[in-house]
Amino acid sequence: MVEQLPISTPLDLVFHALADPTRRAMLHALSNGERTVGELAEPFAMSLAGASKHVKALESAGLIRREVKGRQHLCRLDAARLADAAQWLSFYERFWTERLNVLDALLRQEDVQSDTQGDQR
Amino acid sequence: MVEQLPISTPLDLVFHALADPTRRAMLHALSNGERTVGELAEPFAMSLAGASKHVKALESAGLIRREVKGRQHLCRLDAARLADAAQWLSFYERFWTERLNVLDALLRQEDVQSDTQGDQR
DNA sequence: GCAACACTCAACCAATCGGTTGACAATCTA
DNA sequence: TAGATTGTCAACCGATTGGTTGAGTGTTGC
Repeated sequence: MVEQLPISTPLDLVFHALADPTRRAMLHALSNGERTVGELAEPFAMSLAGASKHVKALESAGLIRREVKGRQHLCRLDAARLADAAQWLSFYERFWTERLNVLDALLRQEDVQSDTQGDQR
Repeated sequence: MVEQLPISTPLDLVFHALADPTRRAMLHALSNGERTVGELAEPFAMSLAGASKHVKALESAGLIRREVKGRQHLCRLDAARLADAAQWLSFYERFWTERLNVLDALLRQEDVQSDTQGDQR
């Protein structure tokens, strides 16, 4: 059977948006409150139009919302899609906690061995 | 001040790898145990070489490890980088729980109002 | 030994990405 | 009203992506 994948899911857009360090930095800036497009662009060695494209990518991924206020566009974080991404990742949580548990168990076992028999290696 | 971003971080590679539904499906397959490249490729309407490229992308993002066993390449999940991505996302957790808390508070307030005064709208 | 198998690699292709510049639209302010 | 400010849009560019095919490399089993 051949798996039929959808053309482009919201999760595709979210992860793709997060794959760019400029956009991740913009999200981080927005974690401190609303910012205009100009303010979001300012830290980067990039034209305003270039930064505007990144903002648009974040917006169409649903990661930010924009409110046009006069000639300024005020952007604010919308974390719902981030929550979706986190939920997708949480499915795999058992795989890394599992590893940590194994490591923990090994360390404990070593402790017991050194307590009762000393380190024999 | 102009922000200086690194050329390509591990997080870039991880999020980029996760942005493709084929690769996410491959990871899901690997959550059920080791798979060969051929087994990973089988569900998709795609050449083996094409699927092999996806496996390579997952590998260079550090999401899977490969053990060459004769003519087969056995792949298994490596969740450490996924944990990194989850940790990056967890910074924003307060933004979605915050919203849920506000919603929760609003609902509780409505409950109290209907209890003490009836629904006045 | 040889054919089938499992897979990678290189070359190619169209589409997308991340960036630019220049023109434009809307808004604010002097 | 004129000019500065804020931002988008369209066109363009080179690099990358996701896919293909064809050839090549080991490995396995008859």
